[in-house]
Amino acid sequence: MKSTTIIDIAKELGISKSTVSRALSGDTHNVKPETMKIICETAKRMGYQRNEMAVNLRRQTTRNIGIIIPEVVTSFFMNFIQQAQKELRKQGYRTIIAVSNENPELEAENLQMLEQCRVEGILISVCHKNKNASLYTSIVRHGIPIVFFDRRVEGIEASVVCIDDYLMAFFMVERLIRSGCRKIVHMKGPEHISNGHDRYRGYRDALEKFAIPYDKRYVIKGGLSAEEGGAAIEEFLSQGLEFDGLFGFTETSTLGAKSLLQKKHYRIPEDVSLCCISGTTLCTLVHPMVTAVEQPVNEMATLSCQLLLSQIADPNVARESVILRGHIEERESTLTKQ
Amino acid sequence: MKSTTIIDIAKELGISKSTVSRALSGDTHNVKPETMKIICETAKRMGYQRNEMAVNLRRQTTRNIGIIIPEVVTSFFMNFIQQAQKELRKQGYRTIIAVSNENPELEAENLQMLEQCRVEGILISVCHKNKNASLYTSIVRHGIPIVFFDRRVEGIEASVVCIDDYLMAFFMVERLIRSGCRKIVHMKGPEHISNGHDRYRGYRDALEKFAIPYDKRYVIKGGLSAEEGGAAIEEFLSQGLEFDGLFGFTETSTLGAKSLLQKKHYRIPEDVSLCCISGTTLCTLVHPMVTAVEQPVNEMATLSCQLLLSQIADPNVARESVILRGHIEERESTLTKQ
DNA sequence: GTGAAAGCGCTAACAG
DNA sequence: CTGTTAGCGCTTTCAC
Repeated sequence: MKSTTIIDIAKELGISKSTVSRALSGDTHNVKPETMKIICETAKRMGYQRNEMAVNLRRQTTRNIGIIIPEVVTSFFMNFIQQAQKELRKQGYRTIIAVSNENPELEAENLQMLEQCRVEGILISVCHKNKNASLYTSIVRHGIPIVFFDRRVEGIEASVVCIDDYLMAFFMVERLIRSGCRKIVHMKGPEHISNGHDRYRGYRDALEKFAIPYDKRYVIKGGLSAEEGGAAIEEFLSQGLEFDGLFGFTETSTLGAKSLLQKKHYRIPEDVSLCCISGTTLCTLVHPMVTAVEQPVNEMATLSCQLLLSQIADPNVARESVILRGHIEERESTLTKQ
Repeated sequence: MKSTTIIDIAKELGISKSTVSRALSGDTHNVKPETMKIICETAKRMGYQRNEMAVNLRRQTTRNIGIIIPEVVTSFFMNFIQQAQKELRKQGYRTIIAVSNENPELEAENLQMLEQCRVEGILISVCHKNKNASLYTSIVRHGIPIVFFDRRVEGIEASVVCIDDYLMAFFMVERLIRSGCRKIVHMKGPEHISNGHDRYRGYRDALEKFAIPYDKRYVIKGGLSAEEGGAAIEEFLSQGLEFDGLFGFTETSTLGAKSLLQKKHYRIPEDVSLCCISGTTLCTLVHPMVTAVEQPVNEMATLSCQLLLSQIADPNVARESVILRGHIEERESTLTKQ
């Protein structure tokens, strides 16, 4: 039952454990090739698996990376995790995943847990633009690098990888306008999530670009969940305002709104056009009437990991802010032609 | 930067590190209350965080649990992970998550990776009924307990927690029949996933119960993805057969089928009724026209963790097979009245 | 090139 | 109740 150690191998071959250790960690410079060979062979034969814990204890590292995501409803974050894990495992890192459930207190708890697990770095998509800002700073000060992804925070000296939400929003709204919509509702995201504001700006600028007057009654709070989205559009309808298009904040809330509209016998492609920014192909597949652009989740994950690892390797490396453009081809939008 | 250890505390107080260790691990029986108190206080004051790696090395454990899920599209598995993580963390375990992507080879790779991470137990929802069976057995033989959840495997001496797919399927199809459907298509799941067969049996028995003749042309392969679901129903339609109801295998493939039908101008509640078994409330919220029963994912996760932990604590504990009944109330179905 | 020895932080006998 | 001691498995000086 007990697994074989370098001592077992050393005994088996009648040599010292130091040599075995050197050979097994690929130190070609200090081990004779033939010794090397025989050690590797017996190691394989005896089914040796090196004990990471002993290595980590000795080296004073954990090889743990923490990932905090805000929710698990959308597959965007799951895809991010999958890709990030793949990337990190390649470099010999384990991942500890935690979910904040859009709740800053839970997020703080998770961060403390990760610090206690002695993670060497953290990837986080925050649930609030500034509520835990001082905690982030304190962690970074403790020498644990953080990379923020998808959602930005204010005033932290850390790397950030996100998507050009402004451009994507502009593009989606532009598409609605070009397809004939003139009275477009925007179910705005919360101000405490960076993307909420960016997408709102995209909405406003697209309207302006096409000389459609902005009417603040058409901007409603859509929340994050399907329930909230449905409730939001229901309240809007109760005001008796006309509308022919809707640009939601999250995929989930947009689908919630769609569901409610259908219940009220709206036909989606004819009475009203819907769009949102989606983290998944599922949305467009399953809801062809809801237009969506896909977020480049894999690039985001890969890049976030790279930035984090480079910071772990060299704490003094420069912080970077990367804005991924997503899958919008430039010619598709007039925004870049301005 | 270097974190405080029990030795630092011992020196600070001029006592031995053993006493500190005992006190900090809550050994009230062997430490004088006042010593205890002062140790805990200085520990807190000095910001002591115990080094799990050293503990694990000493105790010869890792406190790692591996979880393997087949996919990340449905939120069912994400919810499972979230709940399981919560449960396991309470007991001081970390989780390592891997995704097999419905691919047995990838699953095997993941299992090996987990074994190398020296996990103390594995929770797995397999992607194939028997392809990796010998690997599962070998892992169990190595002393690493496995609990299978949601999808059963054949011939492994291990605990299993799953849902009564047969009953749920029976219930859903019965509901279609009672609402007037007579020609019900079943998009059957793959034979290599246990639930596929169970749900198919539920479909058949429900038809029989209501004396509706079984027509094998109405049972089609629906696959797992939205694309496959759409393609499957499209092929069915090309045969020119009439139908008024559909019972899908996965939520995703059912939604794919729904989407295709809508594209072909079917009105879902009137022309045809759809249903499936869903792992999430999202489905029913967002697609009110698709009836679905919800799987008890939290109970499943909690129970799976309990079974796993009890096996870790005592390797000789009896294996259990639990079938959760889900949220169907008995009086809702005639099945149990037979 | 290789070996001997120290030690990472902690726990668990064993003595007292 | 507390201290001493011996490691867990590994890396890494420092000798030879």
